[in-house]
Amino acid sequence: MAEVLDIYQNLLEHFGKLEWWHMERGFTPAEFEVCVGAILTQNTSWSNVEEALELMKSRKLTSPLSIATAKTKDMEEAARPSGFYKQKAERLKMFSDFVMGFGGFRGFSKGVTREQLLGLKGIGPETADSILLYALNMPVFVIDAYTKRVFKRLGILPKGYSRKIAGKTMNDYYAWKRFFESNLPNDTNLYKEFHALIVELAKQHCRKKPVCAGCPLEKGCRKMI
DNA sequence: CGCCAGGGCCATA
DNA sequence: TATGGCCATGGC
Repeated sequence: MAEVLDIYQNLLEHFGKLEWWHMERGFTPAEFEVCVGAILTQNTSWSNVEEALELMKSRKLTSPLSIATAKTKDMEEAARPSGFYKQKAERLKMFSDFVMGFGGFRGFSKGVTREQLLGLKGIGPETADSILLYALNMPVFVIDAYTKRVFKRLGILPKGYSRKIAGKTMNDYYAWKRFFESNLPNDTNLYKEFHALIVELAKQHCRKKPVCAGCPLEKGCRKMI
């Protein structure tokens, strides 16, 4: 219980608050932009996503209605810098149409369930949880490739939910999710920061080494690791 | 030049 | 259930 929280506090002390989701580009509402970003960033660097978001803004593709009714070609051109642009254009349009089914983003945010999000093509567990956490402020922990990589290297694995197959340890999304949610206080803001801090740490370090030699956390990191 | 990025879908066994 | 191929642009 204490160990995972200690790592969060170390990271927070080192990097400070990151507050990813505070960036705004003129989407309406701002929370909708978070959803769009969550879809655009699938297996894609954030700098590429930013280019796509700017294009969308300049083309007035900044609301559920405008995206749902946009021409596929226009949406594809705007999404292009983020890669996988045909899929993502389709996913953004389907998601926006789904939001409009609630009468708009307000209704969507009040009524949508995790199961409904997962039912949409192109919305998997991580994207769904990112939307729930960062756009709808619900206390769900987001698991991504970085999270698993960093904590595996820390030697911290979800007990009872990991197994070895062909010499490789396989861990599924929900085992990790439950692990974090059961070892952390049920705090939406903490979940938001923690996930961002993990990504920040992973991007700067731990890339190809078994442990974080040279990690900016220095003593703290080595202690925790 | 190769590798990888804040995944997810689909066919296959 | 789980593995491999695929989607695609841009940075290093």
